[in-house]
Amino acid sequence: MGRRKIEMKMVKDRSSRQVTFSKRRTGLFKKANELATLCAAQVAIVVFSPGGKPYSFGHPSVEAVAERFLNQDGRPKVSIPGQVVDQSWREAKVGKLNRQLNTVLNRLQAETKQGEVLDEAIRASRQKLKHQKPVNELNVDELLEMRGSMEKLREKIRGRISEIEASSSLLLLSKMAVEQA
Amino acid sequence: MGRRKIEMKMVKDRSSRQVTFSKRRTGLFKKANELATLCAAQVAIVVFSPGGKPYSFGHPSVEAVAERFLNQDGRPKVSIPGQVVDQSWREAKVGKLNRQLNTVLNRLQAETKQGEVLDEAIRASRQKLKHQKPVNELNVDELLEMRGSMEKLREKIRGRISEIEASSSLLLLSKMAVEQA
DNA sequence: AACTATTTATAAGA
DNA sequence: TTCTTATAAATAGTT
Repeated sequence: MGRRKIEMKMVKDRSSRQVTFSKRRTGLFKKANELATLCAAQVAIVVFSPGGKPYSFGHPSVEAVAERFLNQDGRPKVSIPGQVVDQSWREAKVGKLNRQLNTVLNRLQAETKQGEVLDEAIRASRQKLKHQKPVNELNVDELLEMRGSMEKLREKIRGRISEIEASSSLLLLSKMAVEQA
Repeated sequence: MGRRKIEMKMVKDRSSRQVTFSKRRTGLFKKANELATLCAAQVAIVVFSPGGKPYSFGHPSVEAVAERFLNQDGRPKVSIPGQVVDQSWREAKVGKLNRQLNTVLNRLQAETKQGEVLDEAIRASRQKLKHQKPVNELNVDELLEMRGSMEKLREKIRGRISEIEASSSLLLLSKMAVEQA
């Protein structure tokens, strides 16, 4: 949609490809936002650039869309002998759910290891601080700097955790969505 | 982009909104496909229609992109004292983790109750069967029908259980998060 | 579902 | 990267 029509094949030139990606990612997210706004729809998108950088869009947020799935608001109910229970709104595929569960469990295990690495990093960091001057001998600037370092580390850890949660939600969400289709 | 410009607000008429959703979802997925093709990018989209139906697009697949997002292959690394850890590429928001945790806890509680309801349904179902003819007096059609009912019920329960376990996994992730933070 | 008058997205160029 | 602009593509209203 521009000066001329282009072939729908991968853009060969790396630089042009990056430019095209930037422009079209912007356009895609704009369209997604319009869809959400006009139709009161919930939308979650994750994109990896050719360079491997992740970008995401969520309305109201990737997490919120995932939570909606978990809450299963829209599921119809049906009665079975003596009770009313949720009607499964998708066909169950044999073994698929187990594979899903395994994926999540594997993921959990992997992430746990990463958590341990982070813990190690924190401990190492604290050890290092211990061997420095006692706190009461530090001047104000040094204290502020130390506090800043600690806060940065905590921020990193928090960010990492948010990612884990958001992406786990996304994974579950997308798998369930696919099965419904 | 049509006969006239429209306001970027929710379309009031339910029917029109559904039509707009269909057209624009198609357009969004097409754009996503073009982005993936032209730029060798990976894309995953999940959308809930105003009616609550989920739709998804993935290149190469939603699962693949979600997995990559989880693994964060492309994330830059940065070293801190004695270790190398992942660098967070986005800002963490204070309090978010606790809100997330609460959500998951509430969800888990709800799911547990639903599980109990299912148990009740199963028990009721079994009771009912007991009071019917002995199995050896049922004809082939009746046996097949009964088997079908049982299998459907088991499928429902399996799906339910996987959801509960998945929720539990999220719960664990959330707990890890808060404890580390 | 199809049809178009328009609006919007964007390829190329600066 | 950001802007401009000619043109391709998407789509709102209509049938």
